[in-house]
Amino acid sequence: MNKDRPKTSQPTDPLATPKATIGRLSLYLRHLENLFQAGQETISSNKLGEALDISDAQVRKDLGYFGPMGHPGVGYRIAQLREKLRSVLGTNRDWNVALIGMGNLGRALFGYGGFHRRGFIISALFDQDPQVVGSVHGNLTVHHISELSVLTRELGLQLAILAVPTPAANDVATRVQAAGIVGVLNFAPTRLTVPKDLSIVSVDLGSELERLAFDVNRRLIPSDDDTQAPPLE
Amino acid sequence: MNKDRPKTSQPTDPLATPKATIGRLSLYLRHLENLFQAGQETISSNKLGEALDISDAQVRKDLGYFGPMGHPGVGYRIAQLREKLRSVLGTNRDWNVALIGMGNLGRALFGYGGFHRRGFIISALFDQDPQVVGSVHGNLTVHHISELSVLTRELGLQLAILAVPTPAANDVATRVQAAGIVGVLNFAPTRLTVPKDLSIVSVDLGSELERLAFDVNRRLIPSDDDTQAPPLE
DNA sequence: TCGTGTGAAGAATTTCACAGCA
DNA sequence: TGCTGTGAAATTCTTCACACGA
Repeated sequence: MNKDRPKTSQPTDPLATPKATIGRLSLYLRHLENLFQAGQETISSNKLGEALDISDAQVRKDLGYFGPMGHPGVGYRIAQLREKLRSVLGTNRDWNVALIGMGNLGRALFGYGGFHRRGFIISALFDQDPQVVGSVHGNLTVHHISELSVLTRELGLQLAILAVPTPAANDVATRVQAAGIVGVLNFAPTRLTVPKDLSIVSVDLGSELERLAFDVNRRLIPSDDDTQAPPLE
Repeated sequence: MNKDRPKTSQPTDPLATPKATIGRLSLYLRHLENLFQAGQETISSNKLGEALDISDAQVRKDLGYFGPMGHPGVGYRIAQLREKLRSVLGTNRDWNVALIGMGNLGRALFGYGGFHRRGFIISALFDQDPQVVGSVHGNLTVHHISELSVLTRELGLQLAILAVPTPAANDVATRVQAAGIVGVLNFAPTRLTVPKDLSIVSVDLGSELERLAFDVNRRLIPSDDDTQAPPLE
């Protein structure tokens, strides 16, 4: 699909934004928020890239996907660019988020301030376990998962954070989708195979540590073969 | 650097493994562990890819970087491939991990079983706050950060999980590096700029939610311009 | 026949380099 | 002069397609 699109040089087509770029938009925004707080007015692609370890050309390409944002000879106006990125990423408004699974990870995520700060409001808590249902965290009470549909409608829940045990993840994802939630942040180390339209982003903390271990191994052990890693105990 | 390497077709050069491949190795291993538990003996690149939503050619390319692992007409021997990937990723042995920062996130990560299961043993806890130092979690007592060097040596700590407030992250990373720890999993939403050799993997939970919001936005709002997102409320 | 390993083609992403605006 | 926007080149990653081993 997407044959030869004529080079009608639309300011740009957000639908064509490379996946790799999307991952960097958050980084740009994160840094811009800092600069904005600090009262700085403009920044060049060069400086912005320097702070994030990204080339200046890359920064310009990335930002260019959303129309001409920069001002030649000046750089990017921070307030304006921040607004644009917030709108692109959807953080210019609040999202109502369901947190599902109140085990260790779930409770921690509830306490983690980073979500709220970026416009993701945890508005309802759910768990499968009758022992846990009814317990109170902050100003919220844990509901049983069977109430998901009703509360999704009532509270206008749009996203869900899945912090449930791996074997339950797929089932819960299906319920979530059926309830009308449109996106899921999944912490279970398994691939979710869900009926239809549901945006999924998965975070596997174990995998991240493995990536780190791989990196360390490669850096510290310049062995060039398939031998075991040295003891190192 | 790395000019034109002659095509001496070494079985493969682990140093040349594409970054993208590395991210998939954990996925392969994760699925192989399941199959291994289930007692399955072999699997084809086709089946393995199907389970993970990766093309069969991609699977073969990825696995090929570590020498010929497959058996034509048979597939990959699960036990053998699992062993190889564990060795490549460094999970064929245990790692001693320091958990630094015992706030909400830190406490949760401590309770999260996924690390231990994959060979990452949390062996020491640290915090900056004197109020927190001395408190006990499981069979571990929280130490003050100033004891990092000593304990790193004593306990053979190799990796650290950073769950500290953003403003402290860089300072802590520097201490970690000075103590002799070689890799860090960073949860603070900031880029760590550390003196020298230290492997860093960062996870920004807020960014992941932003990625999700972007995805939902794009899927649900086929608007083609820079207009505000609709209310949707 | 089934299924790997792998050059070669193709697609995606990044870097280069420079015209042009403020 | 400073700095963006952007084609074109370079690089990296993925898919294709097929020879060959079990």
